Amino acid sequence: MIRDCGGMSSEKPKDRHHHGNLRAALIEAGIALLTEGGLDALTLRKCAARAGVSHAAPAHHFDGLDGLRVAIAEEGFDRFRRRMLAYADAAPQTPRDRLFGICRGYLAFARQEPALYDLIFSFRANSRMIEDLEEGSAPSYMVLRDSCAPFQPAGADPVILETQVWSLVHGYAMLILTGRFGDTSARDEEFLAVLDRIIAPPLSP
Amino acid sequence: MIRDCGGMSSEKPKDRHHHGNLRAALIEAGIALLTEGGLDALTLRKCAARAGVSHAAPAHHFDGLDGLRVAIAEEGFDRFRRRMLAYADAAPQTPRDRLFGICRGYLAFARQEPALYDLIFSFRANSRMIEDLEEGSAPSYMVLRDSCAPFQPAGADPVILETQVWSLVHGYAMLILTGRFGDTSARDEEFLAVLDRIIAPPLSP
DNA sequence: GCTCCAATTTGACACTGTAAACTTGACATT
DNA sequence: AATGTCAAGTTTACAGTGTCAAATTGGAGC
Repeated sequence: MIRDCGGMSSEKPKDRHHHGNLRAALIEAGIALLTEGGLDALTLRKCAARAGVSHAAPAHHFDGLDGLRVAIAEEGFDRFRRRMLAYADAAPQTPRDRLFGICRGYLAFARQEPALYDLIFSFRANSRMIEDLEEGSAPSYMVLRDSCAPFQPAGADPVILETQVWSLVHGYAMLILTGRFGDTSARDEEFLAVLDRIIAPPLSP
Repeated sequence: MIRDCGGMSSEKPKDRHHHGNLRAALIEAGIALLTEGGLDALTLRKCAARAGVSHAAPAHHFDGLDGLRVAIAEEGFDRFRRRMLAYADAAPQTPRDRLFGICRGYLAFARQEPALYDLIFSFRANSRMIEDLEEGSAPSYMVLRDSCAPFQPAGADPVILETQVWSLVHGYAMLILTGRFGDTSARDEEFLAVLDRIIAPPLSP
């Protein structure tokens, strides 16, 4: 039986008790399970089986199922962030185009990896997990924040505008996942047009 | 042992095989579990225990755990709808005030019953459950739709504005539940002020 | 009294997370 | 080379879960 270490280099099946990079392999297996079967399909035992180790092996790398979920969410946030940046960098570099690019990347990630998107936003306030995830999620939030910064009205609470933009896109993505409006992305641009209203400077008296 | 039927009328403990209104009692028990312990605490067996019946009893009233979740979500959507209407009716009856009232009720429900809010929006596209829930969720969506209707620009796709408002509030509620911005509701009015920009009529050329 | 029926229980099974004890290989020290 | 130590996985066991089939029960209708 060939032991797939999950890495790109083909290593020999060393021995029975040192996988080499089991932690990464388990995360990879977990993402695959997630992609194939949704949130409920993510299971410690199935992860272990897919990585070719015994069912209790993951306990030595993560703090239980919640720990595995947090670890996968860290990887998920990283992909999320990179997706947003990729879309932003592909757009002309006016602040407005950049903001729109970020939002398009946001929606693209939700559509292309819905289960992973579900996972990273499945942690609730005041849980131990969301504290553990703080470090992994902060960079993604920073990307959103930065793209809103050029439109902050002077003297206003900077959190407001940022929260408005963020809520809009987050809510749209969530509603897409519920299938409420048949998801075609055909209406995305019409929808995102409201961003121009949100970022418009305050009316001068 | 006194058998609590979950209803408001005190009925005698009839017998061991005819509960009387077990379905409603199970839903009630499920909501209690949800409130106390979040989504993961909702369990067929714990529901049965709390209703004072055997562990397999729920199977005869719901189609498995998913069926129970759908049934609870139906009740949840109903409470959700009534909460929005209560806030809307408490406001002065201009279309704008009504829209703001609906949105405040939306946020109030998410804050006051976070687990129930999580449950009703936990079903994903193309699942059997979301089809079963269609009938129960439609009235809530209709409430939102109606409150946006007065602001629809003539000739435009009516779905756009509605989706924008809805996404904004939905996203805000979701982000509140994740605890991203310490939830005080102090900033709600500042946040909701963006609604005036969204519903403003299109610029005349 | 009798049968029939629907509601509920009982018992069983597979799967899950978790914890404890055990095994194994790698490495450092001597 | 022998030894000890340690981290990585394994094995075993247990409680909780959803689900199914079969048995039980009490009431309704005759």
